[in-house]
Amino acid sequence: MEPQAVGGSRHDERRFLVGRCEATYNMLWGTVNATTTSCKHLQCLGEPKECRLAPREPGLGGYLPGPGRPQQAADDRRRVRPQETRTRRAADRTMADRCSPRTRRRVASPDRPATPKKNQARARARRETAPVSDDREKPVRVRVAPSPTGDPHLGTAYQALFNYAFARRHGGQFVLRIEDTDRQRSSRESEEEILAALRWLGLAWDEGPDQDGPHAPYRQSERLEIYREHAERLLASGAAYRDFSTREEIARERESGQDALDYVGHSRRHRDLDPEEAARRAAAGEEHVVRLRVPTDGVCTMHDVLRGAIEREWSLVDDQVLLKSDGFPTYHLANVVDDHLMEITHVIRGEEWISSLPKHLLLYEKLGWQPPLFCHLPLLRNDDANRSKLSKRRNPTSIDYYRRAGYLPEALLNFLGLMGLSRADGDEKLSLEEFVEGFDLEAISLGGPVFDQKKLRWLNARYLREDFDAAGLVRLLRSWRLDDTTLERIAPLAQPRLETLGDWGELTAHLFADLVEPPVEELTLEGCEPEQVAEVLQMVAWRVDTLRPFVADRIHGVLRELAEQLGFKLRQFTRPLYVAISGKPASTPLFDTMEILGRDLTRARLRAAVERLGGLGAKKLKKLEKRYQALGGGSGGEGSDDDGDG
RNA sequence: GUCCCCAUCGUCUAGUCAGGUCUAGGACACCAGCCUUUCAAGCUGGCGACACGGGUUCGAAUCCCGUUGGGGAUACCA
Repeated sequence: MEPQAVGGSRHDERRFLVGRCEATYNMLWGTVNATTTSCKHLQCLGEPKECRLAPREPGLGGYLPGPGRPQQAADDRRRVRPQETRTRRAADRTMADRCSPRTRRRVASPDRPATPKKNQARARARRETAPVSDDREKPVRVRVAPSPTGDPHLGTAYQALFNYAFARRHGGQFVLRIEDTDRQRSSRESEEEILAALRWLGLAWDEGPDQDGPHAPYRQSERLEIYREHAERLLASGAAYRDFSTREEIARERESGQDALDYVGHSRRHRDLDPEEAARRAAAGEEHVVRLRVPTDGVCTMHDVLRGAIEREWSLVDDQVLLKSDGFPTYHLANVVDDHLMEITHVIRGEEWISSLPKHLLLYEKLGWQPPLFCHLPLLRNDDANRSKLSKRRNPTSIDYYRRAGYLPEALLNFLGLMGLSRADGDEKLSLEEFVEGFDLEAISLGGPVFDQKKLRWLNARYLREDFDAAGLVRLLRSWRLDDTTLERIAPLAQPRLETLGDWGELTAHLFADLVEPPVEELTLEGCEPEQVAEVLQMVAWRVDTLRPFVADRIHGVLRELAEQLGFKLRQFTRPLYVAISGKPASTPLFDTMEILGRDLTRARLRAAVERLGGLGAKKLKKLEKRYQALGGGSGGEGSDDDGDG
């Protein structure tokens, strides 16, 4: 278009006359903005409002749709779009056509930073806060801190991945710390499984329980003395106090539901006890906990890298227990002390921790330390109606499940990386290196992403197809589960049932499959309605879930016990299990099959069978869990559902 | 209940900070067609969203307020 002196080209006038001033502005805006501030927009036949965009004085260049901008750019784009097929590989694309129009603009105009920022929240963050940007010369140190209380959880992998990527991106260090301060629930087996799972994923840590470093030990149960000392310090300064209330007293208070308790969850009865008397009572061996003395008024302002300033009234924060009566610290004390001592610079953890941030901040303050930067990641969600946080009730959440079901670590990691951070206009298949390279902590989306199995399968399929030739695939299968050891375990189970070698395939298929499809009409238990069968299967799932080691004779023992408790003969009892596990009424021996499948696959199939039978609603499940726990068969149920990590 | 966080296709997301190029882009799923000895893969196309209501503005997915919805926390669990 040819630049023309103002008053407007005919083109412009025509638009004005039909009352489409906005459209005209749109067309003009790109060139106008640099030179104009505000003016009376006389030609407008619509409302004669103040118009900031049109040129003030006639004769200015504002009406000129300058050389090639921006209308033309838009036209170009429109023309181009149809040919820009969505499946062109990233490599075929230029930087410019790989990104969004907006980003393209950024790329084109070097005066703007090319990093897109997210969300109004982040806008607020910029405006309202000047978060702590502490000594930036310090090398980045981050950590993932799983608690070894169950299966290696996808959430742990997710946190680990983002911490890992951040550390690598900034040439920093990534620490693995085991938060085993829950004496009842923690186990060494679980810890080992978690390490193995993270190793399988390829997320190597620089320091950890198995990888000595300057801040060892990396297992909190081995640092008890450190926490005790810090608790003493807090006690001495009055930042903490001893509370001699019994659990029963607290429970009773809560039950009575006094208003004052609503906020803080317990009375602060011992808050003002004379410290010396308290110390005496403690010395005399009276059982007590140590609590943090939280201010009763004022506001705590916290900063989150993604959310900016967050405010919370101190009166709403409880006097957190720091040291339990068994002398173990709670998460809150341990994580603050360790993060400081281990020189963690950025705490990247799950959103579930936001509400305890005030306490953590207070601890840093009272200990006289500078807090790290906090970044709370959204929680992975279930694919159900209300998108609750990812739980194994609805989804397989164990990393081991995905491994045994035949997913590749690259695919799982890749997929996890897509949760919250995306390359929306590029190829979504990307390696860990590529992920790290493009990693931008501040660009994470805040909406809790649903863990979509279907998309994971698609990604996994691409890895399988694209990254292996025939020989490679064979090697992969061998290293997965078609190894001699596994086959030799299966052989004795199959042999008696084999009439020809040709039977092998069908006979053993269920030992390698992810899920099987048991016919509902075969999922029966003598004298039981389908719902009762579902209940039985659910209880077996719970029982199996905590069983370590997961071997045939242990499984046998545990199931026989459960059968007795429920008043069934083992023979009857196992019938729906066969069907649920193998998909058929007759198959390889149950307990051995379960052992070969492993805990995760076994559980997944039991759960799938429960769903096939119509499922159990939340209420029924709750009731059932009570009944189950009354059987006293060890912990289990959904209580051990989540595996938080800090 | 209370507090905190969040809000674009069914799902993952781009765009939001610095409002105009958004007729809202991509991917998964779904549907159809092509290719093909079947199926898958691949290719092409289709369906499909700015939660709602106010405000600011010439102009709002974008800024502000409110509502609604969802999540998290409310433990001597993490």
